[in-house]
Amino acid sequence: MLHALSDPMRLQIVRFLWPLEQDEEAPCSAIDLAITKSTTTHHFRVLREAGVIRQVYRGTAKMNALRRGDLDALFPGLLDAILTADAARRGREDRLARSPA
Amino acid sequence: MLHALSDPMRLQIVRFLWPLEQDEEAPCSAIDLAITKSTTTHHFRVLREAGVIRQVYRGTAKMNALRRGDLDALFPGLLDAILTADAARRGREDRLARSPA
DNA sequence: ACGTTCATACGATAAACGACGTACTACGAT
DNA sequence: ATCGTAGTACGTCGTTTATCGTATGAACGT
Repeated sequence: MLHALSDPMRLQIVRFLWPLEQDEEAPCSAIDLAITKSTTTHHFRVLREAGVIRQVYRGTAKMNALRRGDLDALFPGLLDAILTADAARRGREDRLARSPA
Repeated sequence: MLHALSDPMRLQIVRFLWPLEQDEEAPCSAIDLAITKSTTTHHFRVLREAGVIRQVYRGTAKMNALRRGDLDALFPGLLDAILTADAARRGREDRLARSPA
């Protein structure tokens, strides 16, 4: 589980899925990752097998959603802490990259 | 950082260091890990390079301590959430292993 | 029926990782 | 001076991992 979230790409996926409302879903293709489709499939599979997301076929597309409830039951506060920390970290890096005077 | 904590051995080290008071320290050898000394060194190095622990030589022994302050500043609540979740997970597994009637 | 789109499956490959053993250094005790 | 102890450095080995390309399958639109 921690391993599943310790990859930048996967964390980006989770970050993308995070603001969705309960039972709201997004197809895999909604996220623009700098990797090929097959690698994307791989990461989604890792997340699914770690219990982080659930995937359902809706006609032609495969919809994804975070398993917020289950995650908060098993790992209370974890996902929240990780995403908060990641947002802060990226904030720092952005500030660094812009090299303020 | 997440990667550093996503290994069972390293998590065990952090779990061991966790209950220590501020500025209390423990030598590497205080933890009984089911791995050789060289592998132990490797894991301690990963933790140190990830900023999770700090290591100081005290005479002949190398003392270790969690960098609680820095970690809570950079990743508020993360370590807490991880250790809580891990404790719960291990609790579940123990209960499963004992196979209650 | 045909092509398009979305996602998976199946290699292949290069890098990273965990684990080991051995050799080495630094310190303290005898 | 010698030995033991604690930890590191380095090389190796097998496994896992992230990435890719290509081929495949399922559903929709024309």
